[in-house]
Amino acid sequence: MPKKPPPERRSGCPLNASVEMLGDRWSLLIIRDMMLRGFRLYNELLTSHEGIATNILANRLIRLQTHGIVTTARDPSNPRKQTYQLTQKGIDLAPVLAEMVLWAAAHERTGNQPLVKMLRKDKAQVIASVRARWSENGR
Amino acid sequence: MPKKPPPERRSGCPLNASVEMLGDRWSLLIIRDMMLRGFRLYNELLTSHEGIATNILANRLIRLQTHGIVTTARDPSNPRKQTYQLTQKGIDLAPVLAEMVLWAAAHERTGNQPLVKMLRKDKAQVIASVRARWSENGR
DNA sequence: CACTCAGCTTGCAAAATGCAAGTGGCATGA
DNA sequence: TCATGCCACTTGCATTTTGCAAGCTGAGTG
Repeated sequence: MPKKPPPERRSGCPLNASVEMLGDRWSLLIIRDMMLRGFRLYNELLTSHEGIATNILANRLIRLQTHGIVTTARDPSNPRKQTYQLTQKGIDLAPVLAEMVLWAAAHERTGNQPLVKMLRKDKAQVIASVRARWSENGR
Repeated sequence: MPKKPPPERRSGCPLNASVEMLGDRWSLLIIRDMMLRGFRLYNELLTSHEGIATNILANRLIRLQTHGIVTTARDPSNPRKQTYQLTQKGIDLAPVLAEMVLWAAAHERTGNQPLVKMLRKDKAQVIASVRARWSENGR
C-alpha cells in the first residue's frame, strides 16, 4: 500500500486541498466510472468514453491511492485480475460529483439526461444508493 | 464580450463538461476569491494565498469569460479600474464549492474552520447568503 | 506632459500530457 | 512443457501547459 509523502500544500484552504487532489482533467472522470458505472478493472477504466491514455490512467490511479481515495486488491475469483475500489473517502465524493453534474446540466447542453433527472428529483436518494451499493462489499 | 467558439467536448457527460471548464489547478480558486472574499480587481486576484502567476491569471480570466462564468466592466467610480464579476452561472457554482470544502474538511487537515463550521451547520443558508450578496448588485 | 499604476504580454525553462509501442508475469491449452 | 494470450502496466518521445521573471501599454492624474 502506498503511504502518504509530505503533502506540501500551497495553502490550508479546504477548497485548495480538494483542487490539489482532484483538479485535473481525469481524476474525477475515473471516480465517476467507478462510482456510477461500477468499473473496477484497469482495462475497463481505459475504455472511458473520453479516451484516457494508459500512462495517464496508471499515474492517476497511483495518485488516487496515495490520497486514500482508491485501493487495490486481487479479484479472489480470478486472481490474475487486479481490482480497484473506492474507499470511504472516495465514496464521500458523491455529493461533489452530483453538484457538478447538476451545474453543468443547468448551464450547458449535456447528455445522460436520465441521471440528471434523477438527481433533480431526489439528489439525496441517488447519493444514498451510491453509498449503499459500495458499503455492502465492493460494487 | 468574448463569444463562444465551438466547444468540441471529449464527451457529452455533464461531469466531463464541468471538468473541461473547471478541472485545473486555478479556476475554482479564482471563483472562490470572487465569491467568498469579494475580490473584483485583477490585482486583488493576483494576491490569492496560493500565489497564482500573472500570465496564468490572465489566461484563466479569459477562459472563464468564454465559458460565461465571469464578466468584466469598468468601475464607474474609478474608470481606470476594470472589475470582474461572477455571472449567474458563476454564482451557481456555490453548491459545488461548498461540497468540495466539506469533503476536504472531513478527510484532510485544513484551515478556515469558521467557514467549515457554518457549512456543516447550515449549508443552504451559507449558499443563500452568497446568492443574496451577488444578486443585489455586484458585491 | 512626465509619471504612475492597473492590467496585462512576452520569453523561456520546466513539468505535465498524449500517443504509440514495448515489456513482464501469470494461466490456460496443445 | 512451452507457445499463446491477456492483463496491467512502462518507456520514449513529441506536444502542450505551467511557472517565473521581466517588460510593455494606455488611461488617468499632478
